[in-house]
Amino acid sequence: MATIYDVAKLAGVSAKTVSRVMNGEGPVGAATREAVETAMRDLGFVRSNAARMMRSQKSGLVGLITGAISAKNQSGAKRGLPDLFIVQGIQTAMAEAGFTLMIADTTGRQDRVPHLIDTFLSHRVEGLIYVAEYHQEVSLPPVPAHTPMVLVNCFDQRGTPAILPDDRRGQRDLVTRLIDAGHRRIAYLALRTGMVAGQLRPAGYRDALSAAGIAYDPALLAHCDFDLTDAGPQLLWDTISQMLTLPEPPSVICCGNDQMAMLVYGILRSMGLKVPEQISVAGYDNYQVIAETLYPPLTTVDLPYSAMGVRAAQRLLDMISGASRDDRTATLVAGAVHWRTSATERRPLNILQLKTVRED
Amino acid sequence: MATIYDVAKLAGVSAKTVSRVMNGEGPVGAATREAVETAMRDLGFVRSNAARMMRSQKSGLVGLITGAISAKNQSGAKRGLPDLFIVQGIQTAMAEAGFTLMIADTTGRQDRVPHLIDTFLSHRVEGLIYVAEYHQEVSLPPVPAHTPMVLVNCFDQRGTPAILPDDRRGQRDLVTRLIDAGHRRIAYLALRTGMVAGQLRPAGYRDALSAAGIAYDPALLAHCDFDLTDAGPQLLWDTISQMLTLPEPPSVICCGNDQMAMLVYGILRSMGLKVPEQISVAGYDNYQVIAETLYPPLTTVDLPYSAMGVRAAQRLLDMISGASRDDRTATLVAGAVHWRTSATERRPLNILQLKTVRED
DNA sequence: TCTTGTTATGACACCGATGACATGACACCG
DNA sequence: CGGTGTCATGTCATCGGTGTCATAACAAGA
Repeated sequence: MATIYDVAKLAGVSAKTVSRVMNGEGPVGAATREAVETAMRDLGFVRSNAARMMRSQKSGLVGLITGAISAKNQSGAKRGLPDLFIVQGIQTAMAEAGFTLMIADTTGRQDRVPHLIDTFLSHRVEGLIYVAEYHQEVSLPPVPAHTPMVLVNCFDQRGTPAILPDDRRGQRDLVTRLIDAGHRRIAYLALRTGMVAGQLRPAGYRDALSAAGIAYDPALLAHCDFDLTDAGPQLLWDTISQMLTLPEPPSVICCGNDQMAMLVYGILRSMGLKVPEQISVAGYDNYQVIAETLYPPLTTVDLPYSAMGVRAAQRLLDMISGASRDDRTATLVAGAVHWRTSATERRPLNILQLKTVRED
Repeated sequence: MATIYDVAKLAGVSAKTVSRVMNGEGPVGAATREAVETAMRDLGFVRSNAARMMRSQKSGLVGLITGAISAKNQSGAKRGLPDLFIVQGIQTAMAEAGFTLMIADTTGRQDRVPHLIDTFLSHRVEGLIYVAEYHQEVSLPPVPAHTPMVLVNCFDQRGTPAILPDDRRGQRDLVTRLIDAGHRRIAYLALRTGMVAGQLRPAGYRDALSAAGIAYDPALLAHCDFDLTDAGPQLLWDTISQMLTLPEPPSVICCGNDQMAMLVYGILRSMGLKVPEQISVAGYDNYQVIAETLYPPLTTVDLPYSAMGVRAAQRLLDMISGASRDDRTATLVAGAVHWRTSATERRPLNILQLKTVRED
């Protein structure tokens, strides 16, 4: 591969002048510039980043570590990859800033993280980003103090800068919207409590209820391990059928996420209930493949992964440029409610009707 | 950041000896090795890949270009990201081989590809991989002849080595399986003909029919632009209802992909038909979030993205090592049929029953 | 005892760019 | 006309490893 010396010789100038042309630095005569550019083109010259980097100490690289790509191999296998929208957001913002992204995947093995970090450091990345596949707490090996790092979709005890989805606010907004639409008996099938979202979203649900002066009824809140391979659907079925036989059954079922909502659609229909005529359903995540393709389309809340990615990139770039070296805070990113036809605008169903339906 | 000279000084040896210890090359005394390793640890030394690379001309990097990550912003927005399993497969195989992956996304703009290739070349990647978001023909700018390149999920006119899903065979296997299960009237709602999969899969469908001696009935094959934002569902509804009113209606509907199948579930149920008791449904892709979460779980065919990724990586590695420089062939990767409960084992429905249902 | 071979280590140039500094040619100013 | 500033370009050292070759110490074989 051609070097600047080859170019210099062909153009009849010194290597330094070639360097100047490449970087548009210092004054260069028009004729000289022309000659150099022609020579570069003729030789198919591509600058060696390695050499440039050695001298300038700037790699233009950012390292991204994630378990997101390989996560499907983990337990709870049935995942899609919407979390990769985070990666997309980061990639887009970094490309704009002129950085190149190196991506490594843990292949599901957390113990590989130190090795991945070392690999990145050996490439002299200017910053690191760690992306988790779902909102969670993590514990990462320490990185050199002068290497900026941002966590996305996760947080740690050391207070490493983090970008997180505002699950509590999102669920509150959705439930508030449902209340505005006339719903009063709102059921919530939450994710299991072990998950951060399984804690924050129910909290947002209760926030909304209490803001509207609606009493919280524990009978309408359940945590469901819906993604167990076999037991999941049955568990959901039982929970739902229990709620529907309450003296005052819900007019809408909020689900822990869109995937659960998809299952709930099938279950409700098997029970002979029409969505949304007889009962409304709402999800969480705005996982488009599901939310927009379900029939009827699903009312849900954005899990703003792409925006989180962009934020993460911006924050890391700030840290790299030295603008905010030691800000130890977490950034919450809220997502908007997407109102679709799976939820009715007014309370659709009185109790007697429901009972009739269930007595079939 | 510490250099080998710092390590050498601290350990009381020469830089070259440090280099030897790092690379496990040449004979080094046990005591010396010990001293060097201690010094490296004490200094938190991380080798600079840039420097190593300059001398050795080996970057250990592979560049991956894809439109897959950003594809959701394109027309037909409602996509998931299962194509990223290709990236996962590549990443896994490359990591095993000791290569680091640099990933760049076209951000939906094909005209950025040359620039991305240049960036990669400036990092002296040892090979390039281009991943398309769905099976298609592409036309890429030329790369230097000595840089190996592999296409995944796409092919070009120049005969660049490609890894492709065997759509024809997959569909044939699925339909054959349906025939074995007793189905004779098999409808096929194909993707639009503009897509490669919209051509190959129907061909596989017809292969299976003719192999079984079943006459091909054009009334049972339709191409559907199901992912049009609004018109899509209506189009599907009309097509399905037309097929169901045929003198001999289908006992199973094969869909162009799983996402279409999800829509079809909703439509059939709105028509008052039970899946699979009254009509069977099959998909394509084995898009797990959909196929396993739908109720009942969807019979479908694997789109073997992960395996294709692994294959692509292996093939590129072969080319890099010089094992197969000028093999210009495409590799087809077939996926297995996943039989789930959305399809019955025996023909479930006689024509009269169906007519009754439709007369409601 | 003198080769010859093996092991352990060092000296030094070099990979390809760029930073610091130098130089030569003009132009402009007083 | 000498001094000063600007433009255009070149020289050379340097970044941090590694390839090549040299060297020293010592053991084994002739």
